[in-house]
Amino acid sequence: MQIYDSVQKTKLPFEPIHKGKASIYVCGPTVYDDAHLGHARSALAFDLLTRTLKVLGYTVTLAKNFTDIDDKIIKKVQQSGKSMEEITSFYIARYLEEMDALGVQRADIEPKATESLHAIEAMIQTLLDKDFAYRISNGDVYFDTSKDSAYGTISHQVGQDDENQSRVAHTEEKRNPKDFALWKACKNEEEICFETAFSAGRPGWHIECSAMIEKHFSGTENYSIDIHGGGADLLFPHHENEAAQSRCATGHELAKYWMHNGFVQIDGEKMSKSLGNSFFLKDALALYDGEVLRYYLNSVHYRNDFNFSEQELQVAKKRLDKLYRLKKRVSPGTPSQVNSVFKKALLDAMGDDLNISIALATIDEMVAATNEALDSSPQNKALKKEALANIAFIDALLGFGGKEPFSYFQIGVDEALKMKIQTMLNERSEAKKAKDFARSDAIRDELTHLGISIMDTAEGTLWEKV
RNA sequence: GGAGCCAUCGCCAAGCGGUAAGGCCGCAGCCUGCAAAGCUGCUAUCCCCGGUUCAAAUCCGGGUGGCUCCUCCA
Repeated sequence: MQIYDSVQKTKLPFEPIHKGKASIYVCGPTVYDDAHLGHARSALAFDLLTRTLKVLGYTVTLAKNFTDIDDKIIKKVQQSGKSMEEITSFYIARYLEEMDALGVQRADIEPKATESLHAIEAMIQTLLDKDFAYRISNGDVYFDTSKDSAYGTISHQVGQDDENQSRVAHTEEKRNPKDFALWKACKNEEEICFETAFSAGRPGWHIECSAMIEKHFSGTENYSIDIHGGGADLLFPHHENEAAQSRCATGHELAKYWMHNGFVQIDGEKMSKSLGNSFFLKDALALYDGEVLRYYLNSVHYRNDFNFSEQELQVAKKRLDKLYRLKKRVSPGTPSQVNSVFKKALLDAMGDDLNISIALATIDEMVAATNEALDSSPQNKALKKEALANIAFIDALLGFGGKEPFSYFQIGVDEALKMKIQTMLNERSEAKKAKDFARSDAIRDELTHLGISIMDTAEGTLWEKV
């Protein structure tokens, strides 16, 4: 397995700190609002990573956090009159539901900031004791970036702050412009406040990830975990700061490999709430099947930016349809062995920093080759069984193609319509038998208007929802 | 102002020094009562200008264009 490490900016062979195991921590969402397609893409990218590692034989432990203490959540509490818990539990449940619809496997550990306060407090205390952090007059605790000689080595954004150009707001008592809050003391009007030895308040943004990782992973003398992942926007300052805290608190590096996914863009611009161009996952799922969205959002390499377009989504659906048509053609049956050449090609592709384009091309070629072979020997049972095994393998590795193929093409068609379609098909078949082609074609046109496309085969007429 | 990423067929997209994968669209065929589906065949020298090399889309230098980070952000 080769992984592109964003710190070293090169592909590296994956050599886990514990043989045969992979520990992964991915930055999850701040739960104050619905997830958008960008959250989906990140979740999907790391889902591909964990699935690939699992198929390659690694025992994977994946942690993905929920940030449930945050300024934006507090703001929402104040505006809505609801409790923080009500708000965060609502969005966490919604997030998980939507990710399920996309076929994202659940993380093994889903830590929350509110459940990690002891670990957070302990780490801040350690940093204070070791003199890597300082407390200012209002009770805030800051990390002193000047004490960490390795600060900047993660994001390579060491650059000495040009006072005039930096967009970072300078707090009077901060010793260095890049110092960041580990702990924010509560100013009286705030509702949430946790007692600690240094002050009553709440954690800064970066500390929770570091603390959770220490809490849940054993690590080694060199690293806490194997892979740390997240969106490209988190590289600086979030991951730089996480790395600094952990390094100074534990005496070793946080992660051996750092992976960052590219953005989902709309019209060539990053999708973000501040730009107001967000496409919420719930809206997308109302329009498109989760599996199609999954295929689409994963169809471009995770490190590239992804420009969302409905036309391309339709192209993705067509490609997925072809796989399911093959599955329909070889069903029902019991899968035999995955074709070894096919299996190797897929694993080689995904093992190369998740080269999904090669993987999808490999699948397209397998589908075409199988269809061709089936054209010349339609009754070849062994071929069909192998195809079923191949498709099951695709499902395990990439997370699509797992549905029953006839139902895949009937998503969104209710029972009444199914009955009607069957009646029309029966009538058409009678008309065809009687060589009344005008009538049979008229029925086909009617079905087309209903959004149903039909195909005559040796086994009878099949239909699909377009 | 600082730090990066990217630029390949009409569209999406691989390629990581050895002579351009795959998908969509289009065209021509096979199949079909006609279609649909499926299959076959056809369609690019890689933003521009220099350089390195026997050999470059791939490396180096300079342009041009787009995006991102330095503020919450997947």
